[in-house]
This record gives sequence, structure tokens and C-alpha cells, in this order.
Amino acid sequence: MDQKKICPRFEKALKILNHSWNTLLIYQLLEGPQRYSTIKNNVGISSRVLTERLKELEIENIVERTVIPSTPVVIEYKLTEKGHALAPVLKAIEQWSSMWVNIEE
Amino acid sequence: MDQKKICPRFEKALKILNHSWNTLLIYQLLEGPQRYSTIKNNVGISSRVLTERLKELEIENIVERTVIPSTPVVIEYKLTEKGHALAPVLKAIEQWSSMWVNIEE
DNA sequence: TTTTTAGCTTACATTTCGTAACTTAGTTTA
DNA sequence: TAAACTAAGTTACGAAATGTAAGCTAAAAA
Repeated sequence: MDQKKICPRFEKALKILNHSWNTLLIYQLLEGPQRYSTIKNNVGISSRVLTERLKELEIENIVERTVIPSTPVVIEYKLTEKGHALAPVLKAIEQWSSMWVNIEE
Repeated sequence: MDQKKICPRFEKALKILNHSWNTLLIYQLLEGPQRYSTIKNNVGISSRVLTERLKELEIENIVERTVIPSTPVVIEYKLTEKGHALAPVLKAIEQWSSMWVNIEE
């Protein structure tokens, strides 16, 4: 009785992108590689959820985590090629929002 | 200490689009006007959440609810102009998913 | 007259999320 | 040298969101 006529790749894409914070995190990382604390401060996400999401995005091969062996070590997060390929999606949302979304008081 | 450098319109757009099911519902309604039960069956969402989301999308002026006074009455949901304007976003996600998302077993 | 359908609503259990405090290791300050 | 601080998380726990299932109302079909 339950039909799934929608393409499974598309559904999976939505599952990732709709998971709260993920799109905002990707948007933030489009600015360039960043450290954990920078992301946290700029996005306003809790560390618990941030860690969770970064792990998820890493597993999905959208984000890459790098340990830079300086002293002290710096941990850097950046978009993979797959992650960068999401730029048009974010651009489209940006355009739509500038055209149609208004903020009320 | 918490900075919000991101555009508020964009943030609001993400808030709407990232709310679970919303993007999928919009995608489904891009097919054309549909009744409650049709949406429910095609998307695989529970009625509790479907009602909630349709209300939200109506308030955001993305979806319009129409009562067609036939006998029995038919209730139709369709995208507004603002809703249709999201088509490029969905298209971009579709393209990305066909290029980068793979389904594993 | 009983059953079915559409379009919801309600109650309740499960899952997810946010808040805040804690941890570990190295680092600067006093 | 001890005390305090920072980065990058982890843990515990209460609050909020979600899914499941059952119920409801009005009309229609059997």
C-alpha cells in the first residue's frame, strides 16, 4: 500500500540534506576549510550535534576531517569534491530566499 | 559571543526547507495539485505530521489549500507561485544526487 | 443498515535535540 | 611550578519532535 515512486538516490540526497544543520554546515564550509570551534561559533550549533553531523557528513563523503600535526594539533574540516558539488543547490536556495522570503517583525 | 553572519532570509529559507518532509512534499506537489490522501500515500508520511507540515507550508505561502465544493467535497493542495519557484532548488538536488549519490546494499 | 473513504485529530511511546557540565592533552599566565 | 585556559570533543539528562495506532465526523457505497 505504500508506494515509493521517487528515485532512491534523490530520496537519499534529501535525507542527508534535510537532516537538520547539514545544509547550513555545508554552506559554512563552502567558505573554505575550518576548524571545529570556528564552525561551532559561526553556525550556532551545540557541540553534541555538531560532532554528530560532521561524522555523518564524513561518512557520506561530503566532508573530510584532517588532523594537521602542528603543535598543538589542529583539526580541519573541509568539503570533498562531492561536497563542493552541492554549491549549486545552495546557490538556488539563496536565490529563492532573496526573491521570496521576507522577514517579518 | 554567538555571531550570525549568515543572511536572515537564507537562514529562514533553510529553516523551512530543512524541516523534515517539507522538501519531499514540495517535490511531490511539483507534479501538480493533489489531495491529502494522494500525498500521504505517495510520500509515506504519517497523517499527524502531514497535516502539521501542510499547515506550515500554507502559512509560509508555499502551498495553498482549496476546498472544492463538489459532492463530496474534495480538498486539494497545490503549490503557490512562491512554491513553484522552488523548482530550481529541487532540480539542483536531483542533479547532484544523480551525479554523486549511490545506493549501497 | 452496515461498511468504507476522506481528511483529519488525539494519545502515547520512541527518538532526537539542546543545555550544560565534564574530559583530555597541551599551553600560556602568574 | 601551579593555576588557568583552549581545542575538540563526550556524557547525562530534560525538553521537544516524531512515528504509530486508534478514533472521529460526514458522506457514500454495498
